[in-house]
Amino acid sequence: MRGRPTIYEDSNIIKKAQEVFWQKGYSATSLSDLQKATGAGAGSFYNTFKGGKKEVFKKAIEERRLAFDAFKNELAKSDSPLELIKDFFRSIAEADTNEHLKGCIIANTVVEMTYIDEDLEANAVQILKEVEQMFTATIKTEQTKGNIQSKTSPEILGKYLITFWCGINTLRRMYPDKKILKDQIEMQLAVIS
Amino acid sequence: MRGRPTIYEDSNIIKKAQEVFWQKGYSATSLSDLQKATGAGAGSFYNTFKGGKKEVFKKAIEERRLAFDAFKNELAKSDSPLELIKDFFRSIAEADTNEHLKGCIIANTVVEMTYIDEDLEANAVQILKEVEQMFTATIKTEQTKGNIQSKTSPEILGKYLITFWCGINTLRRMYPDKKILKDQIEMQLAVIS
DNA sequence: CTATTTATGTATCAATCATTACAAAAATAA
DNA sequence: TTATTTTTGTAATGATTGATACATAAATAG
Repeated sequence: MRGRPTIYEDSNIIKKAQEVFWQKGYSATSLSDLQKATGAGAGSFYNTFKGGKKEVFKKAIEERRLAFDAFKNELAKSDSPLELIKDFFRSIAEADTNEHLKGCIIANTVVEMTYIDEDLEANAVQILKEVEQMFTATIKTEQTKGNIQSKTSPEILGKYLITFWCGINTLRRMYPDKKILKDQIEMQLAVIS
Repeated sequence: MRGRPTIYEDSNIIKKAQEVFWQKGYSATSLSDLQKATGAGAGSFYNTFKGGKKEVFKKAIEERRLAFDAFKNELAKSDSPLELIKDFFRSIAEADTNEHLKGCIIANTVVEMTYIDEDLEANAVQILKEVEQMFTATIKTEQTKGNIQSKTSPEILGKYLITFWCGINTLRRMYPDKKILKDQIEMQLAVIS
């Protein structure tokens, strides 16, 4: 292959940019912020990502979708998928303060991008719906197996969990406190049993 | 009183500005947006609000706190305060699409302003905590009166309601749909009974 | 009337915004 | 070697940002 060698790998730029977007959101993150965080100058940046800021944001979001897909694969292999989901919620309490304050980049994006960017908004909403769908499907199966006593429909319980996910996205900023969050999570998970 | 008469009333500027902030958030709202929405030019704007954009945003938030205080007064006078709170949640489902997409300006601010403006962030968090406290106090009283069967502590149930409030702030953007939201709200309120 | 006061509208400010232009650097192919 | 290709760093772009300067308008006080 010809040409000057790349020193700023695409995946690395996205990773570094993701952290900034995650903390500051889309609008408040400037190109200057991204250049500082990634080390790449405007030349490299726009040479790599013709779509500029928005393309990098999309890729950062896409990276999160992959993490979700990985979890969904774990879930498919698991013989106690409900416990896996519950442990996923329980693990929130164990996060450090920065993670609490950052919250979920997808849920943040839904809140931020309404009336700002229809495209980014719809994409984030879609991802949350897929997570919800994963919850719903798991609950449906477990109900059939008799592993859940609740007679509430899996659709409503699935929405209950995604609502909880979005709710705790704010609660953990109000109380970035392990003990408080732990108790709260256990109480809410008890509804699915 | 001497001087040219005011044609852009403070309260009216704040009201118009609030709608823009509510839809677009703080960062994405420009002075140009505010001038278009309020009709006031830069002269009037900065003559009235020396603190500029941030001062107007603070006042817009403060206006919401007053709305909350009014509700709290209603609650104090009510002889079925728990029903009043539940009806408040139920009324969310009746809102129009624009209201769904706007969500709660306080919850939105908590999500947006983390790592952006410590001052605005802390202020919004404080308001949510006051709402939570109102939930908690009401639940405590109603539990003592025997109007709530649940033995879960009022602190946890109060946090459950504020978490629900923040969660539905996102859910209503995913599903700005009366029927879906209504079912979801009823299911979640059933926990407090 | 004149002086004073306050609000308004417009022009302008420096700073920052996202993006582009372009020459130099650094590799490979021939 | 030389030509070609790609990345990089820097300078510059025009647009927009939040905010200020200032002359004028429009009222009241004396």
